[in-house]
Amino acid sequence: MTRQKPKEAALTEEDICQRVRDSVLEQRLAPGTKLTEESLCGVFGVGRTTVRRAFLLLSRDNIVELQKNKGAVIASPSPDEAQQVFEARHTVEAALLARASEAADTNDIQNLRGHLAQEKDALAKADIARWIRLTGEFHLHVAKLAGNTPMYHFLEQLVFRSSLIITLYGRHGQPVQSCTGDEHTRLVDTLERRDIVAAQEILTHHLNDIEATLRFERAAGGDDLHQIFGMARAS
Amino acid sequence: MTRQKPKEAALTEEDICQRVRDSVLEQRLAPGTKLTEESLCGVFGVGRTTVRRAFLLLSRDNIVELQKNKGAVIASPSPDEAQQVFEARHTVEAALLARASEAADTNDIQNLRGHLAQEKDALAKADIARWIRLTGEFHLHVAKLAGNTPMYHFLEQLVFRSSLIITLYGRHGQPVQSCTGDEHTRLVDTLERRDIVAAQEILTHHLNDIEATLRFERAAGGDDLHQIFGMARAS
DNA sequence: AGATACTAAATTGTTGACAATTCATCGTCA
DNA sequence: TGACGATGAATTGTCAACAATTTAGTATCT
Repeated sequence: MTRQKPKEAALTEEDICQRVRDSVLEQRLAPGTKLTEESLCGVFGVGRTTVRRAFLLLSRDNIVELQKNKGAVIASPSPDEAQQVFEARHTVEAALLARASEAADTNDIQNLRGHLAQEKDALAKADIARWIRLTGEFHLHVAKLAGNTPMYHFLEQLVFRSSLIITLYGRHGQPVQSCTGDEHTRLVDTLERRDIVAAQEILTHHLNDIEATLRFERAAGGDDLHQIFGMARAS
Repeated sequence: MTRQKPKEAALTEEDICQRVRDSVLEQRLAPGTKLTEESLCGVFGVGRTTVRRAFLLLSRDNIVELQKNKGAVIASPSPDEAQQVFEARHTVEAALLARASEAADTNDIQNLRGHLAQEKDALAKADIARWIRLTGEFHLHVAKLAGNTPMYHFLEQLVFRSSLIITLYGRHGQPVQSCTGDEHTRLVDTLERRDIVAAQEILTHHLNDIEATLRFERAAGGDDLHQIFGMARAS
């Protein structure tokens, strides 16, 4: 798509973080993926310094895990961490939602409906990667209306981690997020009516739905390839 | 105090962040203070690389502001940001408090009472810097009991920023935080009784008290030394 | 005096070489 | 075959020199 031309302005570490985050949100970067400095230097056409800074920032947001002398790996949240992330989302997102429903004007609602249309379009075209990203971004769009920057950034982190969690523990047969019932549309409706209680109820239900699709049984650390492929162990 | 010996194990960027954060919490580092790389290299006995990484992490937490080619400055939250920080504290800390009151066992309560004793001791000895730090850390101790790491770290950020805000906008005549009425003690009491509602009420009141001592009238950006010192401008 | 332009010092940003560590491959031996 | 160990390649960590930018100081002119 957007090909990298050699003589463009150099990408900053924020740009690289953004790219990585987007890839996580689209579930094109799976937990456990090793990110070497050299490969990212090549891909983005930047020096090692920049990549290194990006790694440091991403590790701060728990998107990559940074081990001394071992490099960067896309984080693999444990079941325990997953539970905590969703608990945090419940509280923070509920508060943001309350604020958003107070603050949202006609224009904001219209933008949200535009976003919903994009979601439907992506789903219709079976562009699953884009749809996954859009459903994640929907929550952030709503949150931004609340006008609380610290909480917004915090939720951002949580949404990215949620994406990792869903990739890890979501059942792949299911709709990747349970958003198919179009809870998003109903949420926008309640926002338009400024019905805070209903909005928070939908949100709680929505998040619980997502959590309900998770299955934590699989071995937490180190995939067992024999089990995954259903192969008996060579004795 | 703790003098730096030349042949000790090198400090990591996290150590430096911690030192800076502590200084902010003790209000020994005022907003607007310029931090040069060289000076911190000298103070901590580390290379420029490490200091640089620390700056990047601190800027991520909004403790320092990092301007291209201009270096690092202790952040000066605007009145608007201050309001958002306290709003975020209200929601996050209330949720953590609810969790903490469910989870706290006898041992936890005892540790908190120990902390209260330290606070009183520092106040009695007029060790204001230590007292300020302890009152800030109290909130974090309580929050840690909730067992939600993401929210805990988020609150940590908010507490540090609160310290900057109080330094900037707090009236210096007043008790630096309004914690003199010993709302902390009452909070521990309610935790022991697992009285979530009362605990949250005290918290809300406590945070409102702190906010109430803030005065945002002063010129937001760039101290006007003429005004501060009450000097007429030389015409 | 005040404003402007220029020079020098100080500070930050970047790059590349080198050191340290880890990882992979291969060989040896029981 | 499997375990152990050593060698070499690959990757990460560190440092110092160099480049770019900002800041401070000085001189000059109106």
